Amino acid sequence: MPKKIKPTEAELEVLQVLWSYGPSTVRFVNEKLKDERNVGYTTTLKVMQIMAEKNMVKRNKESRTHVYEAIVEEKETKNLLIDKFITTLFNGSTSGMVLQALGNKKCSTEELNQIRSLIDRIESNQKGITNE
Amino acid sequence: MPKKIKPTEAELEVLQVLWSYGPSTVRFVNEKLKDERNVGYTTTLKVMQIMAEKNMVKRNKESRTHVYEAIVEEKETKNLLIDKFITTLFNGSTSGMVLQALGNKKCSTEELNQIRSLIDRIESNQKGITNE
DNA sequence: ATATTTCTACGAAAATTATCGTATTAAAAT
DNA sequence: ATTTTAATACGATAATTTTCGTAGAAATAT
Repeated sequence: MPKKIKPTEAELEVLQVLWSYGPSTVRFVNEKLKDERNVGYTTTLKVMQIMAEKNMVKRNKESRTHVYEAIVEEKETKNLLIDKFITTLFNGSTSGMVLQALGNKKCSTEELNQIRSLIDRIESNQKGITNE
Repeated sequence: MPKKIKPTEAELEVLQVLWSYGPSTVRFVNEKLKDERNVGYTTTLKVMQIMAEKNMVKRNKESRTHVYEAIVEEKETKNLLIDKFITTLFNGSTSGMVLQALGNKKCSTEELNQIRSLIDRIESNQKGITNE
């Protein structure tokens, strides 16, 4: 079994910044978080220190100003979270969730086409007609 | 603004049961939860009482054994949760989330077809060619 | 009738998260 | 060299969520 990833809300916010901007200082992350809500510097520091203990991030201590980098993989983590979401709310039915998501929010035609072609590809593969 | 819905994990589990099976007793809900994990009866009772205080459920006290019913709407609630999920994790991109969900978990061909036809319908409507 | 089971009410402990104040140290500015 | 600024460490508090024990009331079984 891999590691169990279960970031808290605050941790997820930090991860989002690290994933989007790459390795960052506490100061930088805190600034980004403050765009969204009010949060003190030491609060963010503490969260990130805890994340380091949990091995969700690694930190480079070479300079006095530590630089943090996400260890947990963006894609993997999001997949786990999607999984959990689908399990909890849609009895494990991916299509159920997708149908509701698409019915709910609007996508551009281009986005819809992307999805459609992904479906095409998946179905082709299922028929054994790979197109790589 | 409507009401803000922010169920906790435990509350979501209860809602899932109420949505799936309709109005239920604490005993029944607790049994269902126990299929998944270990949880005491009074724990479930307490959660549901709190949900009643929060007006997430209403309870019928006519018989000694109270019957609880979800007030918050399944579809609406799930939409809100999906929204939040997409906002937090996918920068608001529904298609981004859908692509990852589909790429990740497997769906039956039938499910994929359902999704495809929903996409077709959406696109038709966007072009003004409704097909009702 | 009495005992047993099965409820709810209630409160409080336990566990988890989030937040921040203070001390200390290092760097930078004056 | 001194002051000011900026960083980490650490611990403590606050806030939220989860869990459950116990008491008492109502229903059921003996």
